[in-house]
Amino acid sequence: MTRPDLKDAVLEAAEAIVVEAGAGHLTLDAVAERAGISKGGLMYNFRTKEALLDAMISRLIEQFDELRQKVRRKLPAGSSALLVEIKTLMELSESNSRLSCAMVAVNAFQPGLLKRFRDDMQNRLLSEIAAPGDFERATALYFAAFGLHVHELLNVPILTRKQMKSVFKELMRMAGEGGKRPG
Amino acid sequence: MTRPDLKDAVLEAAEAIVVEAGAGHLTLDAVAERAGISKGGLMYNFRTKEALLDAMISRLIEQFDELRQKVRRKLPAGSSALLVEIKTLMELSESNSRLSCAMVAVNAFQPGLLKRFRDDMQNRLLSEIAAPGDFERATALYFAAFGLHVHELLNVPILTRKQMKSVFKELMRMAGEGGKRPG
DNA sequence: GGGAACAAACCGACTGGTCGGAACTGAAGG
DNA sequence: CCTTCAGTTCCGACCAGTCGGTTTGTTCCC
Repeated sequence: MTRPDLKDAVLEAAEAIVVEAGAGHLTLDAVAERAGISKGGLMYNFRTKEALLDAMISRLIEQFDELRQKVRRKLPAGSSALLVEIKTLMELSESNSRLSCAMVAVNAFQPGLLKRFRDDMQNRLLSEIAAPGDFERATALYFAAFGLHVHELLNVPILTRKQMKSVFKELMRMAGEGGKRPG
Repeated sequence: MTRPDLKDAVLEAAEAIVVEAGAGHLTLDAVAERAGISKGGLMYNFRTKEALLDAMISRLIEQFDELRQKVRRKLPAGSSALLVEIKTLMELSESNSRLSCAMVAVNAFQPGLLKRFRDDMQNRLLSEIAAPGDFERATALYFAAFGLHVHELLNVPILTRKQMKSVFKELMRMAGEGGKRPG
């Protein structure tokens, strides 16, 4: 068997390159060097660049799911899916995770591979987060959290960590008011 | 002088490539072919790839500014900067403009070049949009519009055009309530 | 004829990917 | 216990093609 950590180490190396140099510089040679293995070793574990990109999205989806479940357990039972999603994005932003850069890397080289991720996102939004009677408001708040999270991918954030946190908290407050509409 | 339209044609070609194939496939050869000129001609107008990327951001900033001014004139006098910004992002999303893909292209190859764009964005947010007493709420709404707009850059939108429009309108409604806080 | 505007061939570095083999493992067989 | 052998994991040289960029025309206009 492959060293179990090796694939993860490779994926982390790939993420580091994207964050530090930009997705355009994500090359197999660079990944191999950064991960401390040879090109042959890299190609053995990921037969093509597409396979590497695909693994990056899988990692993104999986880790995101794990984090969401952890958040769900921490919040009071019965919390809305919207609240869970906002807090998950907040925690992801606060941890110095480079996870989300997989999105921009894959989008740069094989946009089609993002389909899985998109479908996942769309499905959750439409079937869990945006309640029929409150579609616009919930979707707006969801995208606010999304926008806050991804704007960091444009290297060097516009907001400080402190500001981001307080905006996220305001979002959660607004999400808490859901459903209490006049009428 | 260079044909005045040529530079614009080249920039549009670059945007088209980014949208259709991903930023990773934005190469000088591809741009030249798509723009219908030779590589020599391209290099005459943009001495390096960095110069091309830089021009893409300039174009983004300029056109964005123009649109914002047009929106400002259309809205009732005294409309908040937040409202103007949201509507500008909405119109940009509705026009089938590929403008914003400059952001992801530059981020892929020369992230440092995004500084100008970021500073611009940060400055406007902090000095015009987010009023001191309403920082969190205004910032949240701003990022909601931003998130809605950029999520399309991840190819194939999660929302339909119609859904996007109604969410944008809800955002504008929420922005209109600014300042009317209890107390 | 001389510069502006572009074309086209060309260059070395780098790209994704292949290939033969080295180093190690564990099971089989004597 | 030693040998053999197949399988796994990884190495590094190599290949053909592509990359950003340079050089050398060519055309057109003053």
